[in-house]
Amino acid sequence: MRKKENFSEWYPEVIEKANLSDKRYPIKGMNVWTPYGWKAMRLIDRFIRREFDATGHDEVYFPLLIPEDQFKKEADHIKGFEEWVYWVTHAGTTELDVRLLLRPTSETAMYPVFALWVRSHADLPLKTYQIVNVFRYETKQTRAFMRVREIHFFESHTCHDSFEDAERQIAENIEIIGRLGREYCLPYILCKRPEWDKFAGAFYTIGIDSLMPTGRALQLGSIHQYKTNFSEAYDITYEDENGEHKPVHQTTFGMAERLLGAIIAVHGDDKGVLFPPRIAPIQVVIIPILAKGSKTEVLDQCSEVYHELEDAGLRVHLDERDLRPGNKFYDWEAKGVPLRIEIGKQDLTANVVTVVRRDNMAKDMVQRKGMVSKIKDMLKQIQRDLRIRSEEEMRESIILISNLDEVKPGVMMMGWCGQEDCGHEIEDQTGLSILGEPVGSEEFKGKCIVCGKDTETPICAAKTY
RNA sequence: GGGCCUGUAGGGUAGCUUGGUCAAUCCUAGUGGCUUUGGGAGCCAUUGACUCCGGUUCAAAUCCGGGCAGGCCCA
Repeated sequence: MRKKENFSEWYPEVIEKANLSDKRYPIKGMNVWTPYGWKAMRLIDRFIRREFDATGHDEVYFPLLIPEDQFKKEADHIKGFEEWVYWVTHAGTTELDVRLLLRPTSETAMYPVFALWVRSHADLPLKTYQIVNVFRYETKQTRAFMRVREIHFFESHTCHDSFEDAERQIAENIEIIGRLGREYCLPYILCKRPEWDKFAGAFYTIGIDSLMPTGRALQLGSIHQYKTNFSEAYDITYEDENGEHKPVHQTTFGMAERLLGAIIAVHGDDKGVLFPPRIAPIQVVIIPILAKGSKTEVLDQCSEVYHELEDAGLRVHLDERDLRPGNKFYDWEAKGVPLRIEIGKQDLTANVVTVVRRDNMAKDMVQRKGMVSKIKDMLKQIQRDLRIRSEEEMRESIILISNLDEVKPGVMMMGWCGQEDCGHEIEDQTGLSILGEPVGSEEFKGKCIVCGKDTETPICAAKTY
């Protein structure tokens, strides 16, 4: 398994070895969530729920099916999605009068209901989110967690009484992704997408892009300012203090299981997957090293250690399978468990446990007394090390260029005059996609890399997945 | 969107050019047993496959046509 040499073989291979997904389901782009993969995803979701709950969002769950007429109210939105939609046309043998579609995203499911929920300024802001499956008929090559047809999707939808309040929501979303990035050890950049690449129906779109080991960008999610584009189509209005009826301003924030795909891609190595401790389904695995004559004592000790760690709130597993220890080592390394504890006769004698870090294979003898807090510290240290290392990798791969010949793998930053023609020229000439203008970037003075006109707008561009 | 390629056990593969020697190779996983002085993958046995439909032929994994599924490259 050589990650650096051949990522496109390495990636599906480590997923299979770690048993995170079963791709044998006979529909392209629809894979089975295995118990281990689903645990990881739920841990990822848990942080999302925590963040959005803490910022005053309410979790909701809207229906999967959307009537055709309801879908077709916002023209740009339909245009953006019509090639991607799965249709339900029959009920049993009867053809439906109004066809139903599987949500490719939930704007058109939610907004007619939002129109009922929002009546006065006192109902605003309305802040909701849901974690559901959405369906998109993907024609390109699919890949577990990265490009699928049934997407495990997070989406927040908010309504506000003004553009400014919606902008505040977007600022809050940017803070949220900042905190999530730390939990997931996932570095990213935020870019305001160019006009031709914004979300169907949006006023503007901010893409959240991470970088894969191949130097290609992977979009982890996106934040959208809708202004009143949808509320006018769906008649979501409120009565202000003066009795006037106005359309609400809306935002959304979307993310998916790509987060998991990115974590696998960024942190995995030639041994397999490597989970950051905060989202590792198993944080510590205990492997008994048995020898004749000491079997019972060793197992007793393992069980004691197991319970101590579990009581301390850690996700811990005791591997009692009848296999050689080495065999188990390989297995749990492939599954990405960040810490391994080995307990054998020697450890009992010395009153220690042997602890090995998955990320750097460093081996430590940890005193049995005070073990729990030491293990916790080690997990924190791994979390920090993974985060810092990946952030450095990301930073180093962002390169400022002033000529299109200088393009390398990674994120290229350059000046752009803002003309669409020049933008397309960049994309056509280099094969890169423009990610957009970095959000909150420092002052920039330079020249458009195509036409040479002075500009204060830098843009990022990269090959993408 | 355009082009090229490929479908062989649960996963990964050899064989296909030149049809017969294929009762189909190897690795891995599975099962059963044995072993163990178990600190980095013990030993033996064993289960298990030619994508589907049609055609050519004495004979098809191998050649031809089509369906379905999948992959790669370019835009």
